[in-house]
Amino acid sequence: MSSRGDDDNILALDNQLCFALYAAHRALTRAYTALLDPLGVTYPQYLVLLVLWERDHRPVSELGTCLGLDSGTLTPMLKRLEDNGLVERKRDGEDARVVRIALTRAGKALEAKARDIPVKLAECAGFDLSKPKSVVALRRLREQLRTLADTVVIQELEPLS
Amino acid sequence: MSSRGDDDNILALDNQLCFALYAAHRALTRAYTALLDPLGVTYPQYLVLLVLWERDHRPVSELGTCLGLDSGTLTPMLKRLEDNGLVERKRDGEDARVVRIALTRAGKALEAKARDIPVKLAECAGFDLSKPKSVVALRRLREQLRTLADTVVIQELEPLS
DNA sequence: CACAATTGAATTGTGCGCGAGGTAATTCGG
DNA sequence: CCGAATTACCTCGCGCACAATTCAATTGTG
Repeated sequence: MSSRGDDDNILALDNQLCFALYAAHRALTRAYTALLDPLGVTYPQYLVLLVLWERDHRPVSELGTCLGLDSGTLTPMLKRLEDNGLVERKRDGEDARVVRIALTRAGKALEAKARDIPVKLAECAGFDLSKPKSVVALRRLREQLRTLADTVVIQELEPLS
Repeated sequence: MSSRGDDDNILALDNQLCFALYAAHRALTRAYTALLDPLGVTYPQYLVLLVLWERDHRPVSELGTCLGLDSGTLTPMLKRLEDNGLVERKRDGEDARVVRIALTRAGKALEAKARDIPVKLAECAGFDLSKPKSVVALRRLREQLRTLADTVVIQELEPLS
């Protein structure tokens, strides 16, 4: 628009992409918090539970690779989940270094209560899942974000250029 | 693909969108950290500086509305920026409740060093800014994220339905 | 003017993310 | 079989985010 030059435009453009991602992430986290509060779990804890609901009794390391989190984040988080009675932490018999995370009865029961959260969230985010067009848009956005994350990570691993 | 039903698909789909956003945000933050580390600032601090570089001498409240952060986040962050000699915090003469944030000489000088960060980041994220198609894709993604964030916020403000 | 309501920051407490360092268990090379 | 390297996890410290509370300054009202 203005004649202030491309420098400012590009700067602003990039800033807005990164800030948009940052803001969108926080907005969605807040939305999840509202839905998850009644269940007594946080959004990151919910992500852990999603993994466990699919495949129970996983080592900490596997949760880490699934979620992209290290033990410095997971260990205290899993302890909080244990304190709240949702998971159990047990040393593996085969390899005593490994700590396996298992859902308790309460942890398993929570899955039913969480079942409608994704749909509510999608609605809250403005996607009408009954419209194929909306589903496609959602999928497209997800793919772009995945590509973005992967690309950035790959670039980081090659600091040569 | 499988016949496990739409419940699982929808659940997984939504999970993947939100998780994709979560993962992309962390990936981009890591990328910024790598670029900002030499300048001695964090990504949220960089966002504050971006605002100040555009409009110096702003009240804390204005930084808050620009970035969507409250004083609980900003106050300690601004103190760290002050400790690092990049900004000054001064009570407003007109209204003693207001604390205005001003760039120091060092804070202003940092703008030059930060000037090429957005372009580097865009490259790192896989966007070739010399290609109009890539610029359009970047703008589109940004708009989608902005819409997403805005929509979620609006939904939160109307918990009636 | 007095006083209630509002506003702008600061403070407190919780929970991530993540880098760095430490420890115990396991594996590997000789 | 023994010592070195590796692995899996834990611990610690820092810096956000954010809700909730507090406090001082200002504004509005009778």
